[in-house]
Amino acid sequence: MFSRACEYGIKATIFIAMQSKDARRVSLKDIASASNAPEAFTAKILQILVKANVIDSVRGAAGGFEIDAAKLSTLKLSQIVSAIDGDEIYKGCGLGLEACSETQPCPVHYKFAKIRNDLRLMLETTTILELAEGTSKGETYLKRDQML
Amino acid sequence: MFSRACEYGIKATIFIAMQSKDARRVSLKDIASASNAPEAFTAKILQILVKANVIDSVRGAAGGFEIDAAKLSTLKLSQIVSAIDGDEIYKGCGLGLEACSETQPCPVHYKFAKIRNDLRLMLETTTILELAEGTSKGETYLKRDQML
DNA sequence: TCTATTTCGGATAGTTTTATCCGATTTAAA
DNA sequence: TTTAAATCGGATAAAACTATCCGAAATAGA
Ligand code: SF4
Ligand code: SF4
Repeated sequence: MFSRACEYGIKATIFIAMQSKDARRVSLKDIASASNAPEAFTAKILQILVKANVIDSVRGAAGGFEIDAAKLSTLKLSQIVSAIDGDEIYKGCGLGLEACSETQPCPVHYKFAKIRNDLRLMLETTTILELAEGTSKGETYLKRDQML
Repeated sequence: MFSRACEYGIKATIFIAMQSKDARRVSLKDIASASNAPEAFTAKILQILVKANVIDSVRGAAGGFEIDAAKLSTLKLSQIVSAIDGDEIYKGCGLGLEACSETQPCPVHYKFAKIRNDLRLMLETTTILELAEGTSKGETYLKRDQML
């Protein structure tokens, strides 16, 4: 559904959010380890998110990544997906016709439009903060436990 | 959402179905032209669908592709997607964790599960025949008109 | 000032996806 | 039997995606 880069980006952002809400800055190493993703690749994705103003970075010795409080309170899942995969997945369409129109819909339009809209709504209303809180509480997980 | 190969596969199958319900066999050339897809690539995808027993092929001079009546009456969109992209999209998952479990869900699980299930249901209940009929009636289109 | 730590950014490599080419095989019809 | 029209299948190329490596730049702290 999402690209691997986007999956890593979502996990990384949730982890940063978990720490940022307690005012802790985190390093690339910690992020990659917590989300079970390759370090160098994660670095590239973090750069995309920094440039998209989804997360903030601090260079140098005690540097790392964080999300400022104001941003964190409004940050939506859709912003991450948009920055990495673009909005094709939830705005573009089923058969990838050159252009979309209600007056010349493709065969799957009526079946697809509802799913796509539900997906868009979900991405645009789900906040990173609520995902981070669920994970902090131990209700959800960023990586699988070894015993399972 | 779907791979390009899958988009071509869906359009191709709908076109074959449109002709097959009037007992007309169609050639690769006609299929590629009707679905606005590259011919050689479409050929590869048609081979996948033949091997997956989604469509039938006849070699030689008056050969081409068709879908036999019995098959056409039960053919679902999910069979095409499964054959080309696999079922990851509607059975696999949001953050691509190593394994999925209700007892150790990932952060997006509760948000994502509903969408994924709606998508699965849609793909498994939508028939190629109904899509083909809509296109035959001129209600839906496989490619965009030039004037738009 | 020097050093260690860390992000930043360019180069590069491997893999998958998309796409093309062309010869082999099959078959209907001349 | 020959020819023409098709699918079939292997080889290959181009593009996108995933991944790694390493040096440059910045910065806190000794
Ligand atoms: S017609 Fe509808 S389903 Fe088809 S490509 Fe356009 S928006 Fe998507
Ligand atoms: S926990 Fe749910 S959303 Fe997450 S990967 Fe598993 S099935 Fe998908």
